[in-house]
Amino acid sequence: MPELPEVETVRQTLKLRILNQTIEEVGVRASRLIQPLSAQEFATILVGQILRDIDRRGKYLIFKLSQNDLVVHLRMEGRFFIKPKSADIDKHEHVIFYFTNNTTLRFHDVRKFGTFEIMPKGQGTHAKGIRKLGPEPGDPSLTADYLKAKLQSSLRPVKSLLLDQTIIAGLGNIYVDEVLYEARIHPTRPGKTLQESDFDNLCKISQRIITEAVRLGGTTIRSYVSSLGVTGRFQNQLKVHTLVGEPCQTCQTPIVKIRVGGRGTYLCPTCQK
DNA sequence: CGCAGTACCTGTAAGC
DNA sequence: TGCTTACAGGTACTGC
Repeated sequence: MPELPEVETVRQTLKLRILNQTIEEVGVRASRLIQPLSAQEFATILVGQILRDIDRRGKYLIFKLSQNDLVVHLRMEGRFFIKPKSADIDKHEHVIFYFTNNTTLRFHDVRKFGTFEIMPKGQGTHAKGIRKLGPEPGDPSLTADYLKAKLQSSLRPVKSLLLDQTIIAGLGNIYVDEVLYEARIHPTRPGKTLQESDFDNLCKISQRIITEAVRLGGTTIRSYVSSLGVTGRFQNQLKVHTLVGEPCQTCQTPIVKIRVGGRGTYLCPTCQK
């Protein structure tokens, strides 16, 4: 489920519910999510710690504990649920934090792609995946000049470049399609074919779309089970993603679906050149 | 170094 | 109805 707006929504929702809770026990039912630590090592470090805050960088959540930073990535399908301790454990709930107030935080992930990494206190932003992230939409350092420097010599499709988290952090498959539609840029165009005005547009449009998506609680598609904080409303704002065959809102041309860099990609073949 | 392809894992929907 | 295949909101690794 998670691109920046969905992860931000999860962060905000969790903060309202579990801040200042003390971890009494940790259950790990799929150790691949926490490797290279063992379940025992992972639990031993975390038990007794208090959740003081939750930060976010790109698509990563950083749980600020009393003695450590716990860095979590939801990958494709990771979700958090808060349930009473007595609730049955779902087969896809792979990591469970038991708090002293009889509630639990449960990480649910059908595909087991999610990751948990324990870092020294205050060092969450130095975790492996995080330290290489580029600026997020809206970050003052994400300027037209910055994008130009990163994209103008590349032969890669602009969609792949915008999905590259080391260039821009936070965009994923849905929002990149939406940004390129608004910018009227064809996703397969090599970075080096973009013009001055394209770089400027991509900065402004990515900021606008991400801000609006955060405001609406993110996008919920294909998720019939509503999960904590991620039953968003931005799906109603989508212009191309998932809308194959629907008329383009600008020119009525049917939206088409192609594959770019292995990812399903939606666009208007008339508006996007 | 840059890049394309593959791997990771499971469930669902579409195609035969 | 079954079986097979393609695909899913992401990233890391391999090998050219």
